[in-house]
Amino acid sequence: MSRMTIARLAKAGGVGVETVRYYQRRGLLREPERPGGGGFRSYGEPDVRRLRFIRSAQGAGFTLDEIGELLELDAIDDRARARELARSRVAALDARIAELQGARAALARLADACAGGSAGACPIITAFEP
Amino acid sequence: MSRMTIARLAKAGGVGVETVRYYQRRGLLREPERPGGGGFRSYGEPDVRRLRFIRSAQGAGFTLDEIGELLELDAIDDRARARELARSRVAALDARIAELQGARAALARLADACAGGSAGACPIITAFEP
DNA sequence: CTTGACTCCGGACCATACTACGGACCCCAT
DNA sequence: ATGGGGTCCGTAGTATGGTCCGGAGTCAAG
Repeated sequence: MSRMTIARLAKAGGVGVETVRYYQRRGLLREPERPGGGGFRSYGEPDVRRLRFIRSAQGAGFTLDEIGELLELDAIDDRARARELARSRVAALDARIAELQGARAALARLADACAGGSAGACPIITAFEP
Repeated sequence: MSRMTIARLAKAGGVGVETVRYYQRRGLLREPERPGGGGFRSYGEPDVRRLRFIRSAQGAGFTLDEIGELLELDAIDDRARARELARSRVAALDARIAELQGARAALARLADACAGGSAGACPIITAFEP
């Protein structure tokens, strides 16, 4: 088996032990069995997958509350709501990606402008102006 | 002149009055004159530009502390540091944009999968798995 | 059966970025 | 000159997502 302690789970998910406990308190991770009654938590592969999902979803801009909803939707197979959430986040992501691309362009221009010796402009404050 | 009160500045920058005061406390916006000694703050166009810069830079993922540094760099014309900051943020933005694009793709796939009636998979938890 | 690393827990604390409060004060139009 | 809306201030509270604490308990190796 690949039963593991909290530290191994945390490591597998790229988070700290306290974060796992925190997610448990938030209800994002289930309370795992404790073989030997009352001992240490024991996790398996599904817990790793779930934890990794949480991190990915965070990367996608979901809040922990939203992620909690996603996990519930997954459990009860509410396809309509799942689709709705996914779609609205795709829209939000498109907007955010566009914003970041604009910022990237502005910063690349700025880095370029500030590259020359000390001649010419290196106008940080106006860098983002259209 | 286009002298304005705090509420007008806030509106021009798309923030609340309290936020302007907060930025002032953080040292991101200068303390404006108060005509008539001790009266109300009076702002001008440069303040609007500065405030808008702060919001744009936030959108680019800079923290308020980093934005404070940028504003200082602008004032003292430290081109080397400015370039360095801009470049490292471009790299960070590239990484973030790639992450968001990956998430976007995953969510689009998911929305699609959850679209069919109740047949087939709508696997939220595995949605982000490679 | 001792040691040492790991785990337990609740609650306090942190960082970031606001946002709200409330009583006093100011300014301008009527 | 008076009324009402905007502004003043410091301080406290909110939301999010952790992070740390300290003393006690547990597990596995030697």
